[in-house]
Amino acid sequence: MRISTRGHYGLKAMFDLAQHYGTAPVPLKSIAERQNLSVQYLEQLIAMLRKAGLVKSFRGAQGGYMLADNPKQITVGDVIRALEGPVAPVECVDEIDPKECDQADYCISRIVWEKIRNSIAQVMDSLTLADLCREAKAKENEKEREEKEESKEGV
Amino acid sequence: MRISTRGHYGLKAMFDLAQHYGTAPVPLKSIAERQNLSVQYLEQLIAMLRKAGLVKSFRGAQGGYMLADNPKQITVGDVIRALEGPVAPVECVDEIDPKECDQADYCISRIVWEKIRNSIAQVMDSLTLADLCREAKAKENEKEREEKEESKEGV
DNA sequence: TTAAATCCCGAGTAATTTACTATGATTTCA
DNA sequence: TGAAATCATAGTAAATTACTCGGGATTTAA
Repeated sequence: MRISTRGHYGLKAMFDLAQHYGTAPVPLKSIAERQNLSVQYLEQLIAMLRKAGLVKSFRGAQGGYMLADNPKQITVGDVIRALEGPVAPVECVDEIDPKECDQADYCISRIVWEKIRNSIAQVMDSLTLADLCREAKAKENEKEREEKEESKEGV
Repeated sequence: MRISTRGHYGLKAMFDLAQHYGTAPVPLKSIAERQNLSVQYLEQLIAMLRKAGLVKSFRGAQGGYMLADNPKQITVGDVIRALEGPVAPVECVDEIDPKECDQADYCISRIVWEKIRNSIAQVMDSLTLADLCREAKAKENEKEREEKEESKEGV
């Protein structure tokens, strides 16, 4: 029950792009450095995201990538699905193309997989990249406050 | 983002055992036939369930397996975890043994994986085998009613 | 006009995991 | 004793994962 590194690293990259939304194109090299990933592998992942229409690319010097849309409009679900395919804990409850199963009528485990699928989708689809940026900022502020407290107390 | 056949088939087997709870031990062969699975593969899965304390075994002729506890007391989560290990969409948010990650402080994607993990766990842990048996019965009744309607209408 | 920066594309590959099968031993009941 | 079971271990083909490698195409800046 794992997400592969594709989804894992890909989401990091998209979060990075979201934090640079509205600026010049961001080259992969800088994303790779900040997120501690290999450029060559990232190239593959971002190609998938581009084909899914989630990022725009600009070639040549000063080129790079940017989100194709406002971070508020892009959900975690969009990103994960582009990289990992449709949500489907087992193939017979695939979101897009459920595999025909001769036991579908009376298979009870199916109910379980459907519930799991729906709960995963619900989380992914209700979280946008903008939400993540907000969380990141909140975390940062908290950290700063803590540091101030510490220096006050002379720890 | 898949559950392997271990969890998939294993849950079917446990559901089968739940439907026979309170009767004589059920041999693997009969489970395999009803659920359309290979006996030899099932042997491996049920061994894991036995080691996890979820089923009891009886060797020799007239032997077989039975649930170690009332179906009301065994959750889908118990079964899946016994077969697939702890819920962990990525290793850094493993339920039991999260892998140390030097970015843990500021890694935002982590928040996403935690939410997904929790929602999966919530579904799994709130569904018992008894719930599945009840759903199976409801489905069966519904089918019977439909069939009666059909014969009335002479379709 | 050339060099540098960047994206783009396809192939290759080692390691791991999955989903089994195969074999044979042991236990128990009738 | 013999049939019906569980129990244990090993083997394995296929698929997937997580990459790396090499080179080409495009754009910009000097």
